[in-house]
Amino acid sequence: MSEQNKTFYITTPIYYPSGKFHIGTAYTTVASDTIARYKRLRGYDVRFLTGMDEHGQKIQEKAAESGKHPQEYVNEIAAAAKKLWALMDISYDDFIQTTEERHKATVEKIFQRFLDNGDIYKGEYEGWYCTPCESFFTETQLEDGNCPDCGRPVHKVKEESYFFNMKKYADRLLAYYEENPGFIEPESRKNEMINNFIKPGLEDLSVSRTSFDWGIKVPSNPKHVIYVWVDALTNYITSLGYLSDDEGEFNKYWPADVQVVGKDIVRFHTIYWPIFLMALDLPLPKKVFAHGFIMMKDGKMSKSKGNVVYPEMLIERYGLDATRYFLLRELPFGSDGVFSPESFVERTNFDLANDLGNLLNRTVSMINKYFDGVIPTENLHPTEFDASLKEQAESVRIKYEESMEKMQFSVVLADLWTLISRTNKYIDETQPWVLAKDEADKPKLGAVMRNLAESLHHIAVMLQPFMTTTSKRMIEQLGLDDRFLAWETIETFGNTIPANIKVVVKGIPIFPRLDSEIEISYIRDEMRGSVKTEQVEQSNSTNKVDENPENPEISIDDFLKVDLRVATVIACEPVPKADKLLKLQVDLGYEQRQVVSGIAKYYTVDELIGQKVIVVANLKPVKLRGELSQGMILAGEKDGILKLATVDESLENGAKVK
RNA sequence: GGCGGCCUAGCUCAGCUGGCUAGAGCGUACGGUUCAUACCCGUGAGGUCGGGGGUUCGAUCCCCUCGGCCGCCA
Repeated sequence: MSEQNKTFYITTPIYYPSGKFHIGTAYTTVASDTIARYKRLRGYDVRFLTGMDEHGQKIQEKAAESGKHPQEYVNEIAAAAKKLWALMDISYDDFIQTTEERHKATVEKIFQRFLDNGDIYKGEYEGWYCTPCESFFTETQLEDGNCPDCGRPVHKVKEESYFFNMKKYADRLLAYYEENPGFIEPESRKNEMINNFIKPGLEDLSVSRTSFDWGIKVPSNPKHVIYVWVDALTNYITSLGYLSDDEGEFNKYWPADVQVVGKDIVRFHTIYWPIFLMALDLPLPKKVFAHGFIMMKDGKMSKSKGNVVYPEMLIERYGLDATRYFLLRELPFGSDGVFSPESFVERTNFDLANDLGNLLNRTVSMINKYFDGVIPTENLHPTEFDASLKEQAESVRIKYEESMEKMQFSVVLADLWTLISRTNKYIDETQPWVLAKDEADKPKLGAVMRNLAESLHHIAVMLQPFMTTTSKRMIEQLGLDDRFLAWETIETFGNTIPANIKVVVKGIPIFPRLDSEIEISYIRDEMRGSVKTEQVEQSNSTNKVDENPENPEISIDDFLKVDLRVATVIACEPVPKADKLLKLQVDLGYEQRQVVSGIAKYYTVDELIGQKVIVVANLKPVKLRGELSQGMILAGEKDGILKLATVDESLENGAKVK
């Protein structure tokens, strides 16, 4: 394939700044990022766009509530979004905010062009307004003449409005669907669009409002604000400088290769957006891909259910790559998938720690043990095992390319893991520890080691788009450098690693195995919005789901519910069969208690005895590994190492911490 | 109510245009191994492929029907 200099333009939706981003938003962005990274790896000139949709009545109101100017409000949220994307290693090339001048200027021109060409006309918007819900409804949306959301009465409102004449383009749109079978994916979404909207006849779309003013004004009639979709959808071309002084990027990248959207906004991206483009006489995007949602066992994520997952929580505790891996492996792209603490911990343990991490670790260890760390270059006649491993590596690479084109991430990863399994099996078949006993078998042993390193090299390269740091860590442990992450280095199997490469002396496991019981409880607690700050947490807690969810953001009253006390550790011993747990007896001044804490890896028994610590004294007691834990000790984490929160020695046991 | 989709091992799911003894992961039973993060490897048990009917030499895959679940629309 000669793909040099080919461009690839991919976009996420622009997100609405209505609060903290949950895992779903992160999912859309991570999936898009994975495509972008893969295409770059394959030599494409990629442009990856994301951004924020910052106009509208709700934003105006929210800003007012917090006493801020809307611009200040949206800028703060945009900054938070950028921070999250940095944390998630999102490799976007442009981050557009619809309040930016470059966007506004072009939207004004686009709107004017629609007017000039007669695509937009002035009319009257008639609808029903529910004051408590602050929502507009059309006649047909009402239920028994009342608000479909709350059931309360609605009142009629009439407003002058501009309308976009959609009907005019319906036939052309259908023809485009016909001629471009891959335009809407999954295909079921296309059928929904055709059957529900296009066949029954498109309705003209109201594209302006006069009831609020946080938006882009219609240039020729400034009492009108350009309403959502013309403003929002066009970001995909305003970002490229369309109708600006410099249309270089626009000419280079448009039309987009893939526009990733959630299934809730398919209609806007596959009907209105293409029609706007047709009205501008521009080519349509090659593909709009609608992904599914991340569901929880009890349905959709919602704060009231207490089942919201925020990406930061997973990343901070389990690392970015484990989080990205879970999202891309567990959820079939295009369908809904389920998040559960159990599945997250299992994926991390089984796939990452046991299969992948351990494979790297055992390989590095053997190369050190048998060859002083130097990857051998023996080139014997391949055994049947060698041939089979090689064949698997090559067929996986081919399947990988195919599934990647279809954006079937979970399939790609499942296939990649068959190579990991095959490689683990290869070790079993070749029994290096037996070969090592006989000096005569040294060449055979060398060939085995080299094949293992080759296989891991292949895996590292293919993993890159998904797990941004794992590949690097693998390559480093193998003693290679970034040049070996190029796709071209795995086009053959068997001799991709040169001579005199020395692996690391002691490979640190790249994915530590998690204690499922503790971690499942931890995630559950986090989902319910337990009272913990970002840095201060410890892992023991109840694992029963109660019906008392709290909001992620807490008030001072909520905080005061937590009874934090100074205490001294008076006795300490390990918990049998749990290498992370210590059983502590603590003196709270007014009483003594037992607390089980997951700090065995960071503190010895002797270090702890006599330590002053901070204890959450009113935590519901729980049994961990059969041991009763009546509280929790506060500690902070840095780079995976836990440190106890310290207390001034002069504070007496039982003193309240606040 | 209209359109569309789904129902495959205990659990989560793969199975392209009908055709080898229906697959994977997890779980489970048993066994192997020690290089490794108590990891890894193998073997077995477990499915009348939602129920019924039809087309066909032959259907998990096509048609009809019934039941359950879901999506979009109204």
